[in-house]
Amino acid sequence: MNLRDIEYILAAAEIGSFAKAARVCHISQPSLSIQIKKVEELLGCALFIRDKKGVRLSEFGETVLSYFKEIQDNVSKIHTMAQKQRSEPLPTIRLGAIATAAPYIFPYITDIENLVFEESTTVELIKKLLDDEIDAALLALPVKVPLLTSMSLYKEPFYLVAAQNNPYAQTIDVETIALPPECRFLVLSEEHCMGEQTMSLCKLNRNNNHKIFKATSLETIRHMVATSNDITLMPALARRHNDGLSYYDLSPRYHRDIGLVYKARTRHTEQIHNLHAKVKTLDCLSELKTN
Amino acid sequence: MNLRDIEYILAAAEIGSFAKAARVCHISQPSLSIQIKKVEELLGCALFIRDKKGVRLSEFGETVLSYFKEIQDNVSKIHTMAQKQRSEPLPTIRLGAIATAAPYIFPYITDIENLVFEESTTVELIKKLLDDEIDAALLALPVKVPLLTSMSLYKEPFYLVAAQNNPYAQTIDVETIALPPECRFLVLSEEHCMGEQTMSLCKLNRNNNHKIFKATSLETIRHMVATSNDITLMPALARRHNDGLSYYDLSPRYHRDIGLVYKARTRHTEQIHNLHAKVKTLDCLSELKTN
DNA sequence: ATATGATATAGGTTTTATCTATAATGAACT
DNA sequence: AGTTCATTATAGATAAAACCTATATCATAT
Repeated sequence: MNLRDIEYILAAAEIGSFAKAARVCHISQPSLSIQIKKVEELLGCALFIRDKKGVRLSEFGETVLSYFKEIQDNVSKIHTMAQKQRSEPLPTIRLGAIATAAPYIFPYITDIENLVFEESTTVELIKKLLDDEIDAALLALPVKVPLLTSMSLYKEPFYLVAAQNNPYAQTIDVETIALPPECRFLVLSEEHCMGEQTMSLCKLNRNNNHKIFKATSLETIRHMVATSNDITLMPALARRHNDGLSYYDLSPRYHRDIGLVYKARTRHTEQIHNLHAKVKTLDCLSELKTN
Repeated sequence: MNLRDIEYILAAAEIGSFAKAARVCHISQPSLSIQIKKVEELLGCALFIRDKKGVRLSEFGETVLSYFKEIQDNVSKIHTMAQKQRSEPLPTIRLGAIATAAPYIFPYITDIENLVFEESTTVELIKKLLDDEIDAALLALPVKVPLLTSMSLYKEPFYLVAAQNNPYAQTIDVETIALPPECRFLVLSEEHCMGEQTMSLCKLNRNNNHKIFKATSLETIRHMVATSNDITLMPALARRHNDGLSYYDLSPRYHRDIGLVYKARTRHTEQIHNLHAKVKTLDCLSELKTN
């Protein structure tokens, strides 16, 4: 039985004529007659009493009419809700990201409607998530904060980066990252998680004695590395081709997991899931897939 | 949108998997997926959020789920009512008829289920209708009795009937029905409406002086006419072919209207209408159609 | 008689639903 | 890391349903 059949039945019941009801329903009279007959055969009971001068509901038809009406009511309710949903503009999603991820992701998702961007530090972003000042954030996982949920996006290798003409580059052991004294280890300031991670990595490798220079932007560091014998660590997405720098892949030993973090009970779950799916399938991440 | 689609949606919503829901609905997974997608396209809103490990309702899907459920509830109510209706045996219809109609109609409708017959006089039948001892009756119209309704069935010509070898037959004027004294006018006793009608016809034609013989059965009269010089009046359906009698058609001047009479507010309207339609299309009445 | 308006039927066409086979992806398990 | 098993999506072909036009039948009104 089709919902359209119910329209036919209700029209015929109200009008008392198959021919006129067919006109109202914009179909031919035989079509309407046949469809109604099929419903009657399905039910095994006649809904209408046919007469050469018209039709009227049978006793059974009278008793089930209200059910048909209620079905139609619910159908129109569904359509009304759908229309409302369609016409309602998507709420704006405020997406934050750490500085070492934002420039490599944001440019590729500017086509998503009602999405605004914000770049900040992990600490700040988590605070804003909790204060409902942003709806989601691209952060390095894990983020173990009550009320916050995360979905992993990609596993990003770290590269050791040096100028191609850096004479010490070939001597660096990528396991220990033991640097000759002529090299400084340029890292981001510690408010950036990337800087923090790098610092802990240095400590882990007992490179405390390295000369360390703290910058606030990967791009600054990139330029400094290119024009010196200094080295740095960069996430994979920061890699440029033909930029005079050498990249040594430290993965899988050294990497970070970037994920989408959001408040568990947000009203925007659906949009955030869409965003997650969208980011996850970005071309620029095709090499960094995680399960 | 098909009602089956709603089953698909509800199954998928409950189970959380298109593949499993398809199995439950006895269709293939692609069919279910496509049907649901079509509903979503129709509504312009996604009902489900697809995931590689299954599906779940979208926010919109959640809000309209109850409407879909209510539709399905009403559908099953309709089916329940239909089943009840089907399994309920048709109530018995008690059909009466006057003696001059019963033998020509009853034999052709014995195939109707739950129909019982009764032959009596007009007065008796009307009394039984009013007392709910019968549900409908074949009577000569008009029947103007409060509470009773009638539907015409056929217009039945009267024939003047004489033996083929009756020497006076050719001399009878069918307008005046003036009989030679050698002929008697055989009529049914007056409790039969046919007898009554015939008697009034005689009076109308000032044939009071005719010799009149009252019988209680048309068949008795038929035989008496065949073996005498007497004549009689018969309704068209009583005519036999090759029975040695001559029939002179008195219509349209003399005829009777037979109809189906029943109590206006009976519970059996539908069955009585069916009966009416059935009788009206009997082959033996094909020459006697009325509008 | 004739025309009008009603439902039913028949035959052919178009639209819709369905199936099978396959792709693409993620999760779980060696 | 590869394999298997689960999932949904897609494509092409087939089956089923809906629909239309033309026509039949009947009742009614002119």
